[in-house]
Amino acid sequence: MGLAKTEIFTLEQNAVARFAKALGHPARVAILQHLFKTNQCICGDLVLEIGLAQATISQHLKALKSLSLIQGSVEGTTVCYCVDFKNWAKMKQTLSVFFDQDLNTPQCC
Amino acid sequence: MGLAKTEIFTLEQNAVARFAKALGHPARVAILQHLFKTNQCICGDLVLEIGLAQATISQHLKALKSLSLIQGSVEGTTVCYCVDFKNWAKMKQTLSVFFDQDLNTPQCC
DNA sequence: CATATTAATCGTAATATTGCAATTAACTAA
DNA sequence: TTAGTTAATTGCAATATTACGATTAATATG
Repeated sequence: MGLAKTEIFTLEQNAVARFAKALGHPARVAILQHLFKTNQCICGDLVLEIGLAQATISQHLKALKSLSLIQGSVEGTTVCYCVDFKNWAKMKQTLSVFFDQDLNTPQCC
Repeated sequence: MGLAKTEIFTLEQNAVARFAKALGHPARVAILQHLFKTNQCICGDLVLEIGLAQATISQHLKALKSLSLIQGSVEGTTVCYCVDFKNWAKMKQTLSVFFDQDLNTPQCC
């Protein structure tokens, strides 16, 4: 099917999965890392930096934007991208809560 | 293509993406959460708990096992699954390092 | 205006993912 | 041995993802 049955999972499970999926491609990880380093940059910089076609980078940017992990503001013919720290923090929080559920689980097997 | 060009990314970027991808489906998140709650369980429990077909659960278990996030030990006709805390910790560490790269980035745009 | 630049979108191809029914393999119990 | 149980695997269909060339839309510059 290729389609996840989201309706049988909790909101938390879906949220964790949605955020994790956004980080599930090295190009999107690289985009975020570059934004951390440079604070902001235009799309063309990412194309040069990462080495994928412009259309491909644009597609990855769209994926990150759709989760509001980044935001882009048009400035003339360029678009300036930067991390949306409000939602970035929300993502870290969501994943942290999930990660910390392991706390009282003893080793086994 | 459907195939990520892993060779143009750093080891860290690929590692982050690989781990994140494993958490990128709510069924796998649910499996891990159930293992945290119960410490260990057999495959059939997960099928009942989650409500996907046995073949589908088995497939998700395989994905988690391939990253060593869980391990399964055969016990008679059943297979007992539990979290592999060594690699689970490694995953948390890898993602933490990535997350903390935001530290000195000022807000912009 | 015409031209150049930038980035989004479209179209397409290749591959991956998700899901399930059916089958198989391994073991248990009668 | 035979029948039953459990979980992995196989085969298949539907959808998603990744990647890129080509085009388009928007803006800037001559």
